[in-house]
Amino acid sequence: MDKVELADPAISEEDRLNRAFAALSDPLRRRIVARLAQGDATVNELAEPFSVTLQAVSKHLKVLEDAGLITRRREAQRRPCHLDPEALGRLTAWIEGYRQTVEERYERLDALLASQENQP
Amino acid sequence: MDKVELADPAISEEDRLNRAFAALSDPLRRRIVARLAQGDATVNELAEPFSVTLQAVSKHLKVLEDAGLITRRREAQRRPCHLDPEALGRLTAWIEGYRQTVEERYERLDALLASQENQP
DNA sequence: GATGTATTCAACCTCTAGGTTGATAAAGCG
DNA sequence: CGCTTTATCAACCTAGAGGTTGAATACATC
Repeated sequence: MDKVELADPAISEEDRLNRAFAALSDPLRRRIVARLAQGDATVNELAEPFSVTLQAVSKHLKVLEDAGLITRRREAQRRPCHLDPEALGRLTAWIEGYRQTVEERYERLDALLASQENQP
Repeated sequence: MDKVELADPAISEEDRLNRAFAALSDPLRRRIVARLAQGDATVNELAEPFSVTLQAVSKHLKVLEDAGLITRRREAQRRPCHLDPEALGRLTAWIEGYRQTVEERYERLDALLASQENQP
């Protein structure tokens, strides 16, 4: 049987959300995400615009990777990073689910108020 | 001149994102958000399902409030919490901006590859 | 095989997040 | 007014985040 390389099943959906939201709570990591949206980049390229050490950026990338937001391939000595849009999609799905629930409650409330105006 | 009660302008958009994503990175706070999507609730009501102290929940609510995700009104001794769907919307807007950038890059790449197949 | 380049590992430091307990504040109620 | 309910404040503890420096690994090149 092959070794499973994809998404560790021992990591729950809850953990994935924990890590992904935590990953995006750091401004440097958000800037990294913004950069990666433009296209893949190596650790050095990602570190260049910032005034922190390469090691710090390397740690940030590990956080993003553990959160499932980025993947990395090997290319000689380089480890180019790739932003996974599906992971971002899962986050918006979580948020939007609740946002829409609230919006729908508002609509139902509006409808109720409107119907009561007709029969005072 | 009236005292400004709404969104402290000293808090940058960056800070707002920091706090909002950090707020959602905690599983208990996400469950609180899920509960509030169903309707407003007091601190006691929110704390009831969980095995932590009331004080802990009170702290969590402060985090959510400082992140702008919830607002609170006064009702006798109670402080009912209200989930702000617009705050959630700002988060999805941030995420979706980058997710769509990536998706569009894919589409352009697909188009390029398709056009190259026609002229080998 | 020695050297250079890209990245990570390891040890360490400091600050904060999330939890606890105990005391305090504010508003209704007998 | 004293008592109860609801919620917060204050002090404390522990684990982890995010940063640093210095050493180690992995591949490419000379």
